[in-house]
Amino acid sequence: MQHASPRCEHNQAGLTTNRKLVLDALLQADRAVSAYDVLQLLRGQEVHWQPPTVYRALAFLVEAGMVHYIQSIQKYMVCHHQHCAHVTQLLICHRCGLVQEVPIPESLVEALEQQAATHQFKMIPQFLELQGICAACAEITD
Amino acid sequence: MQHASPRCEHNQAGLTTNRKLVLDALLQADRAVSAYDVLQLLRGQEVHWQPPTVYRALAFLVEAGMVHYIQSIQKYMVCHHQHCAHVTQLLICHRCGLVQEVPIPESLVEALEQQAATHQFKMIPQFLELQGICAACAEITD
DNA sequence: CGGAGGATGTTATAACATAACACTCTTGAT
DNA sequence: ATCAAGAGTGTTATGTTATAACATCCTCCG
Repeated sequence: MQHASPRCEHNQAGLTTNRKLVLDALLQADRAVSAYDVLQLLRGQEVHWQPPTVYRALAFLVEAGMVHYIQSIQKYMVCHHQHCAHVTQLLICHRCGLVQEVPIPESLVEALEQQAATHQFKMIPQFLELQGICAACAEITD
Repeated sequence: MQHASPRCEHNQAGLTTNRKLVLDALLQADRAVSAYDVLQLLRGQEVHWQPPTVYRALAFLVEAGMVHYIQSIQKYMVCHHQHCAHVTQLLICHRCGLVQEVPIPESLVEALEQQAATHQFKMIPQFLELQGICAACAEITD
């Protein structure tokens, strides 16, 4: 229900066979996919898993910072970046589902935190999930 | 799956009995609640509804700007404010579930939009859902 | 050896949401 | 008056996302 530490540690410790399979599936997909999408991808290959097996592997990968859980669309995606700071930004295309992970200026983060602080609210490090239209979809004018 | 127009129009047109019941339930709850919470609240009173009835009413109220759907926690909440502009902010307490709806400075919105635009991404008007700890929970030091 | 801890397998179920179809009710044009 | 169109609702079934609970296995280390 919550983001893991948004630091991308990318250490290989604890990367078991199951977890590696899930990570590979996410790398192959190269887009945000649901846990059940992962399950289907892997069942198409070799495994005979039940949902908890996928969810456990995903939980580990998210915790380890290798995978992001995108709350607003309930999908999972590999972390492609090293620049992951305190807060980063996910640009989610409302049309095609593409998710771009991009850096966010520290000044903007501070502005958000200050804004929240004026309401006595302390932000947790997180991804800023923004809905919109990506460049490719903006060109389609239908 | 998506925010409705975030303008709070608050017109009463089309506010049927069912929709009014749902709105009243949300007003009574005075916090973010799930669709099934609403269903239970109303079943406790008088109605014998199935889930689609609640979801339809909620869809109408969200579309009309009277209710917000909070994607990141999949809950619904009445709109308490008139200040709803292009983009507003929801401060979601990770501990107690309190959701504060607060205005967001236009300059910050513009900064976000410009930041997104550098990635050829066009933001859709939306609520900024920020996770954190509210004032009351921050005082609890357990 | 043996047990402690981590990982996995397995079953069942919880929680959130919608498709599809039938029925009703109002309203307005003929 | 009637009937067709559209909006709203009732109802059944199902789709989608996620986890509780418990059994088993496996490895490592004392």
